[in-house]
Amino acid sequence: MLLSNPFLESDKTMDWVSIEEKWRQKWYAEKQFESDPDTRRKFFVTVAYPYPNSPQHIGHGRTYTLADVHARFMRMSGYNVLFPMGFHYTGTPILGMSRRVQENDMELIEAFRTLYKVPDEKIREFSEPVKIADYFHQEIKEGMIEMGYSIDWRREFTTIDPCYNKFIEWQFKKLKEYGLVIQGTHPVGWCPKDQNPVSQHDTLGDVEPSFTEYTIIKFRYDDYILPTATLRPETIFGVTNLWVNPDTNYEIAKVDNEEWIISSECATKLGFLNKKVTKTGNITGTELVGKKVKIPERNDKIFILPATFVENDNGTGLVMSVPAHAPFDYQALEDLKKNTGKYANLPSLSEIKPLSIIETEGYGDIPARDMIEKFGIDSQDNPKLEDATKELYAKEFYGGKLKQNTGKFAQKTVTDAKEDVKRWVLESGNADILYELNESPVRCRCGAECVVKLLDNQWFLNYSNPEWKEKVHSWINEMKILPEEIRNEFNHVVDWLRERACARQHGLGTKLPWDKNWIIESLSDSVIYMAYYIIAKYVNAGQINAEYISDSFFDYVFFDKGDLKKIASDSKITPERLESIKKEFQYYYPVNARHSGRDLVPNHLTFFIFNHLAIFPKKYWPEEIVVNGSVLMDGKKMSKSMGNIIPLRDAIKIHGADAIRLAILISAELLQDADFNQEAVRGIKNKLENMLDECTKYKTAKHIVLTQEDRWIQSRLQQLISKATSSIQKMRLREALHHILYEFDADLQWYLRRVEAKNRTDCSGILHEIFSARVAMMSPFAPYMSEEMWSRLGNSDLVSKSSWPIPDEVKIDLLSVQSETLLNTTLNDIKNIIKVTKMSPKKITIYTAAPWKAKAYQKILERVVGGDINIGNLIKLLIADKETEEIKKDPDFVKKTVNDILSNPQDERDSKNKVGLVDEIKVLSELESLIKNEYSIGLQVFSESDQNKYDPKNKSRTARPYKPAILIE
RNA sequence: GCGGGAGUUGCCAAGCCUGGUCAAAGGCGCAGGGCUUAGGACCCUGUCUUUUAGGAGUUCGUGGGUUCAAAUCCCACCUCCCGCACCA
Repeated sequence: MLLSNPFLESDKTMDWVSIEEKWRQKWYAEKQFESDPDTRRKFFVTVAYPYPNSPQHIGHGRTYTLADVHARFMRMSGYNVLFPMGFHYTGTPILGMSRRVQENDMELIEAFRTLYKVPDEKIREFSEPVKIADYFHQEIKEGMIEMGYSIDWRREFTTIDPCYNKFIEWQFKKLKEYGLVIQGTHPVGWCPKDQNPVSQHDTLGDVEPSFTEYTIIKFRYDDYILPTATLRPETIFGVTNLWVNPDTNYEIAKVDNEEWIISSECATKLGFLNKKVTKTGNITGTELVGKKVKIPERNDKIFILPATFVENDNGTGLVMSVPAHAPFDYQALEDLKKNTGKYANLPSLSEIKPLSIIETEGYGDIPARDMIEKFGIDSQDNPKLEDATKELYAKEFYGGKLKQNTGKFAQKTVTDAKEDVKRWVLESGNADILYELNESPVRCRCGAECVVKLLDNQWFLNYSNPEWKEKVHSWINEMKILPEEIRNEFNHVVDWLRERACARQHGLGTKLPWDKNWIIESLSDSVIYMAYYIIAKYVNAGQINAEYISDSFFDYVFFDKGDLKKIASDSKITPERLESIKKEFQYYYPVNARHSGRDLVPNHLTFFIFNHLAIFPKKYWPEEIVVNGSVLMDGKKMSKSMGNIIPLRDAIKIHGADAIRLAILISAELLQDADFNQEAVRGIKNKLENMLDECTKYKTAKHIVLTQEDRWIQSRLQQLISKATSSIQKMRLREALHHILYEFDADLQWYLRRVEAKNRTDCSGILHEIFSARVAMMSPFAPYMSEEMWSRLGNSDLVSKSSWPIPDEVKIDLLSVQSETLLNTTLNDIKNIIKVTKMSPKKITIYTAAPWKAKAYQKILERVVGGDINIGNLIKLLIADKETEEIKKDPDFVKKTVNDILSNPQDERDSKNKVGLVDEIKVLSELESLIKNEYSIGLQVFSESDQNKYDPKNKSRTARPYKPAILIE
């Protein structure tokens, strides 16, 4: 499968892998990425640590690569950068995988063997969950090293390290102390046989045991309650009848203190939802038909009617009928009206009419009927009814409003009313809650059918706490968030976030300190761990023993609270070391930038802010979040089933890390999805190889007297540096790469063309300077190749240790820039004329504008820059001046010149105004070599005012400054 | 519905933030040429219309507006994509 992917077909031209290996060894030999506090300013950048249940693929590389570029850039800019990495062992999927290995699940084992290339002896160890995590941990780590990520590996940890457990316990005790951890009920998928919650990996066929909350509405018949389960409690106002299945034998059961009539399946389900259910009798559906029940909250009684679409295993086995808004109900009513013969005690049906209670744009009074017609449905057994229901439900849910006949809920949107009505009916005791598995039956691996169980001692993080929310909102508005659009999204998430279950009953992780039956859930133990990187370094060095660590240790390090001597002696750390741990924390915290994928905005990243704000003082709150989109493969989403997942390390082996880094970075700006394809990688490799060749050519040289084109290319280089720098600062890495890699090429080409035409051999030094800056700027992006280029340029040190180039104002020569622009545009004009006339030129003559025109140009320019573009005014002004009075002969000149000027961008106008006119005759003489080189013909340059000029066609009079007249023969 | 993104010349895609160097980068495709026994690969040239003088015309989802100047800013509208939950 993988081999057929064209991406994995190598078009090997040079040995990237060994070049990369060489530089990697140098970096590690120099301990380049190890960061300890010093006198420099620090920069702490982090990325969400990986969950090691499989090797990483190219898509995973994006966030890490972005962060690494950020880290490398800041390092070159003079910061003491800390970029650490940990591994998130916490969670349930690995547990499920290991159980499948124990059960000898060949599908999974084959995947390990062929897809992930895990050796057989390792797979055998996978029956132990931690071994899976350990294996992929190493695998991922190797990949990160190969990718050239500048990570300080001394700070590595896993979330099941004993000291990390202590840290998480400390975190949760703090949260509890602040009243942010609360207890309540929570439904879970559950295996009745194992007496355990089930996750996707515990079920046969890996079915996610997802479920939906239904509202039970209690209809009353005498002392009995006939409950119906609905997703749409707000439609209680539109109920016209109840449905029973005539063929069902219902149970009469005592549910807590009430007598319910329900299907036996429902009785079972209720038992798991903490209800006391005792069966007391039976009653058939047919017996119920024709009876009248009271609708809760409405002064009304309705009939019970028969319908075959009602299923025993769905809900309660009874259904409330809302024919105006539920296609099933509408159709069942129609069916019944057509065929009443079967049932004895059926009431008159003519009075039962759909009761419309929701208004939705684009739908009539009875939307259910609209849908029936639209889908061409003729009976309640028609499978299209499902689709019709789904569509109408979505439309009404998002776009519907309740009508006047819904009492105090009138005018509310369905979205709001749904919750409000539910709460209202619940409060009056006329409702209850039922959970229903979405894809039943879900079978546990033990074979038993799963149910939904209500756990009543579940722990939650109370993200609905209003003060907490408010605090988070205001910090989000102060934080730096890239890209800016995401800020809104964060605020939105904060608003709709509610209590979140923060512990589970199995999986790897830390136990809840006050209730050891629970394991802290993986999204909750990964919110403030960046602080732990400080401690991990000391743990790894054997300087901290988790056994002796207690809460006071963390209080001391993070809050500077407590007695140094006592805590030091309790935790068996020397006071000096404890002090330096604390100082180190104070040095590196807060997190300066957190990089992450977009999918983590609604959960991890928001929790990250929430928890930091809850636990740490303001000075330690995170400063910046950078969010990126995902990676596509040839324009398509990567997925196992498509077979288009490329393991990162395979790709590195074939293309080298740099090509992959660049391909990921160059194809999209932050928020967009990056498209990865063979074409792009090939292009990049070509580009890098060409650049590498160039770097071998140029050597440092003694300074020469700079010519105009030298000063020009140097000016352009300074502009490149400013542009690239500002792009990176905004994390617009694609833009930066475009500047560095591609846009500058046009300039370089022009320079080489000029140099070549003049047969110059003395510009190696200039080119060396240019390439050095360029390579330095490339090094955060393509660190390996940049080192190689750097060394070929004759440097003995590492480019990754060099400084980020700073634009040198002195080297910006605006006059040269103007001059070269003049040359370039004139040359283009010549080319154009030759193209249009299709002539083969023998001789070219160029005429520059007369001095009075130059004067006039400058005056006009000055006025235009000042904002005056009134032609009449300008002409008057020019005539008034003796130097420019000749304008009378050619009044059109003013208009043309104004247009010329206006069609320049603002900064070019300014710079022309600033430096004054270039000496056009002198500059244009430079064309001679270019023309000779390209057309092998001669060139003459005259001024329009030259008495002795050669001008057989009287072209010279059309000359304007920056727009010389041209004669081609 | 809410939140976010997008609509560019045959296709993919840059440009939009910061209006002018924009008939609009780059790639693919296509046409011509070179190379080759041939094909592929590679290299060069061209690729909106018109034009034997550097020009003119019409284009960037639609319709308005602002401006000397709009793919770019503002307003309205149309169409498409993603998310809307306890799942890491």
